Amino acid sequence: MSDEHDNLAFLIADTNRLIRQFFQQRLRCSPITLAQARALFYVSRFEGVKQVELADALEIQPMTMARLLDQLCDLQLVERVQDPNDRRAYQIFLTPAAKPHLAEIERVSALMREQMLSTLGSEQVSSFMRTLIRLRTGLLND
Amino acid sequence: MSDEHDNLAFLIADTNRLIRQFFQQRLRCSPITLAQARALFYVSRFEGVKQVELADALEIQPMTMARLLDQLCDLQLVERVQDPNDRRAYQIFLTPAAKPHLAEIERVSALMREQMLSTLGSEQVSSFMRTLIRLRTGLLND
DNA sequence: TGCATATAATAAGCAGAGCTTACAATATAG
DNA sequence: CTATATTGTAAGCTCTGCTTATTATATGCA
Repeated sequence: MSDEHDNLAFLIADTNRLIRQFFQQRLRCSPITLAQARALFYVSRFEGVKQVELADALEIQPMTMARLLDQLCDLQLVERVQDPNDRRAYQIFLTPAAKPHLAEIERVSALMREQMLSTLGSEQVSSFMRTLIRLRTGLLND
Repeated sequence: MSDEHDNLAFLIADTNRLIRQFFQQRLRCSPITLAQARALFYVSRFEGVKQVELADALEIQPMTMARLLDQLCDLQLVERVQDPNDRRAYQIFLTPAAKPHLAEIERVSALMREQMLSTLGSEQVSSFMRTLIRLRTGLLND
């Protein structure tokens, strides 16, 4: 069992799966997935930007972002507005309906953080996050 | 961009995606996925156990494990042998062909570890892993 | 012994997250 | 004005994992 723990990749993959499960269980009221939540979260922080820019920020392909936005549009949490300066592009905005969902996401995030980090000191947590970011950066320059 | 870093869940999901990409790129010679590698890795450590036990060890559903073993059987890296004590069950064994693949997995793991952790001290790494395991445990008791 | 219940594996089918390739419409540089 | 680049999308694939039956076998119990 704890043999796995030699292997960082497996451990992260595993944790990721548990996070997704956790997230989906708590959020069954609002039918949003982790990836959608992440996209929505970014939209709320960069409202009005183009899809390409969003995709870039999330480091996913434009097509993947287009699909996520399709879903968020279907749920009427997000609007595509023609960019007045570029008729190819859309600007992405939140709808009023998005607010409670964002709050819900925040709530579940906090819950999860609580459940994961409750036994850790805040110093430990921030050190952990910093290390994780460095790992991630190491993988990015591929 | 760095706004995401407030959110541990998103950060881990993201890192996971990068790990999977890394893994698949380096391993294109042998057509094995991360999940298959993980299963194979476990089989090598618990050779002869039943599928249910493997599923349990990896904390995935028996059906998910059955599929993974189907794939590994197709690749002839693993064999299902009738359990002499229980005619419902199979015991899982490596084939001789598995060895080089396991070595390859080891190689790529080491490569990834190197690339992710090169800038970190070993003390930092083990502290990181310990914290990660605690997070994961926190999520497990759901 | 015989039956009810539990367990091992699997069939079938779905969902989530992401990718690639190809293409239309529009911008922009030369 | 033409060539090139960019925005968004259609179509379809992969990978990882799940749920809900079903079949075959074990096993506890009466």
